[in-house]
Amino acid sequence: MSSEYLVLDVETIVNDNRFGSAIDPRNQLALACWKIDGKWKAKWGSEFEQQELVDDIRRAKFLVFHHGKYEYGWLSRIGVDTSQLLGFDTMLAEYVLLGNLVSGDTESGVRPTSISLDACCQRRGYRPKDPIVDTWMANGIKVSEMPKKWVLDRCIQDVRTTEQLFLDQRRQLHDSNRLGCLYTRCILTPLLAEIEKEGCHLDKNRVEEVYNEYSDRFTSLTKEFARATGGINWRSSKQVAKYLYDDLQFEELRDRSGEPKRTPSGGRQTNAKALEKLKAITEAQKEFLALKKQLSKIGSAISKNLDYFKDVCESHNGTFHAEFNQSITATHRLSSTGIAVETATKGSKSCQLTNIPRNFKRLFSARRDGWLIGEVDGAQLEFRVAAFLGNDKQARADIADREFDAHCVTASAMYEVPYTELRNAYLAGDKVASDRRQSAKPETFKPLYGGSKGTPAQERWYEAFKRRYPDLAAVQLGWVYEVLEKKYLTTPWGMRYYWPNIRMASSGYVNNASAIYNYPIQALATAEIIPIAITYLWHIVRAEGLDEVIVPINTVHDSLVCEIHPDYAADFRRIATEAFGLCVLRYLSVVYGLDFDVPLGAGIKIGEHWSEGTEERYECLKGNIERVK
DNA sequence: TCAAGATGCGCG
DNA sequence: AAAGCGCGCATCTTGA
Repeated sequence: MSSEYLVLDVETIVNDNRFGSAIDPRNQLALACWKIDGKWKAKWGSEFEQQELVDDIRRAKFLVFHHGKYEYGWLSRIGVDTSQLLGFDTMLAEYVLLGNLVSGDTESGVRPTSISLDACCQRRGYRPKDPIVDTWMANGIKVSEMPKKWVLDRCIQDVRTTEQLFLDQRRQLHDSNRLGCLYTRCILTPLLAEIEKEGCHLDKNRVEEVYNEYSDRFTSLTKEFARATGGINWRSSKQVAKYLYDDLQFEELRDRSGEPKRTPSGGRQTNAKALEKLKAITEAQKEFLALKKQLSKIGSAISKNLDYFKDVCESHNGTFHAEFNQSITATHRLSSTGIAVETATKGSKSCQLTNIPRNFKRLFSARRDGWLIGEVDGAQLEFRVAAFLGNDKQARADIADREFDAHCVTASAMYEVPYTELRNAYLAGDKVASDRRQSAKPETFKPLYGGSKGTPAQERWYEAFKRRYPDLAAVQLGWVYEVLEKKYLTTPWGMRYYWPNIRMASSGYVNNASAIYNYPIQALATAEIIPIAITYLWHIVRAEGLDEVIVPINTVHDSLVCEIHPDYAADFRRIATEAFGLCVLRYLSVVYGLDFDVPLGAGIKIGEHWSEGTEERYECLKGNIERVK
């Protein structure tokens, strides 16, 4: 709430055909404009000529900027320790104020809300950006090719409107008890900027090996598929549907009323899940399903990852970069966008960091010779958060019971076998029990977020889930009633999520119910707790002077991945468990007033490649951290 | 030829 | 009548 802030905006010479992020060494800092103590300052110059800015930043209590990850990136390149800089990001403030409304609502046709500086200001009736400079920038004209005065005026104008916007947002967030949420978003930002700069590194030998294996497989599968089908394009859902349902005469899947299940716009389904359920009788039918399944898997692995990975290894020293988007998702977790690279033969390709196939994590190694990859993740995080939010006795008991096996509970309901019988058989290596547990896995958490329809076996489990966790079910239903009444939900930590078009049908069905069941749980787990945990981890590492030996390189919803010097693996374990346990509890208590009284767990893997090495599990309970065997 | 829409599939 | 949630990227289809 202090008035000792510094408002900052920078302009850059963009040489990456994108937005001039500090990640790309070809981009250059061109101009910084800032305001401190009511004084306006501007400095033309590169990252080596910004001493006055650095000095002023040191005097300020916090920074104000729009999309501060950009400025953090440049400040880091200037040489500033960005972990010591607190920011108020007006883009994130607008994001918090909008809650989930930022992404719009396709069902009711609500368009996404822009949170660009210009859009934020226009909504409030402030002066808009200069349209000419804006058009130039949007079309790749470099600021070094524009009249200096025009660029300067624009930069100063941005500082002015950013401050205006900040003051308005700060009041709104304060009055609605959401400053804490903004704080959580803002303290994560400099870490994200560091991760983006670091990049991810691939093991050339392993990539080559897997690439060759997949290519060979792909070549032979493509041939077989062409022979079997007479040459349809397996990637075309239209051609596949025609072949499946017209030529091979498969029966379409039907719902209970006998209507065929179709894609949203009425096409016949060809996705893996639907194909899995089709009943193949003839040899031709069986062969087609088997071929299509393998071809889709291999084909997508090649076109979405391996082509790109191979090029990264051959032409970019095995390192590639992606960005984190901090203001895209409805629940406020992160998303990621790959930075496209022109490959030698496959055109422009990119890879984001949150959906890398689990099988390919083993292709990632440390960029630094001889270093290790360490990963820490929040154990059963969403379920534990659900137990906390639902204050559910049974869920708490299940979490406390270290022998508890959720998937066996699912299988027990689906296959009508007593839990202990199934579990013992599974532990004894019984094939049937193991298969049942495996096939039950995807169903385990579906009812947590309102899943209710399916086969009789599935529906038996969904009902059993509701009976097993009645307190949670009641709390979730309470959320739905709250939204029906107020059109928005206020979470226990202050975040608000909005459903302006919620309605209840005469049947009692509520259109947004499953989203309402999900948001608080997904959000507390992956938009609050994990950001808090990884921010703490980063700060402890720096406070202990270990930032040269423990380097974050990725984060995926419930985890953080670091490169680690082999002598510091034990430090990583110690710091990670503390950050994911005690630090989170303390922060939730101090910033949000939440007494999070369900144990938090962390799983840690360290190895020469990502996701390799045996996992060590830790539990944090009542102020203690304990290693779990 | 291009952009937008549709579909499928990877992750947590 | 039916109904887990949240994303981004590659490819094909469609329509101008």
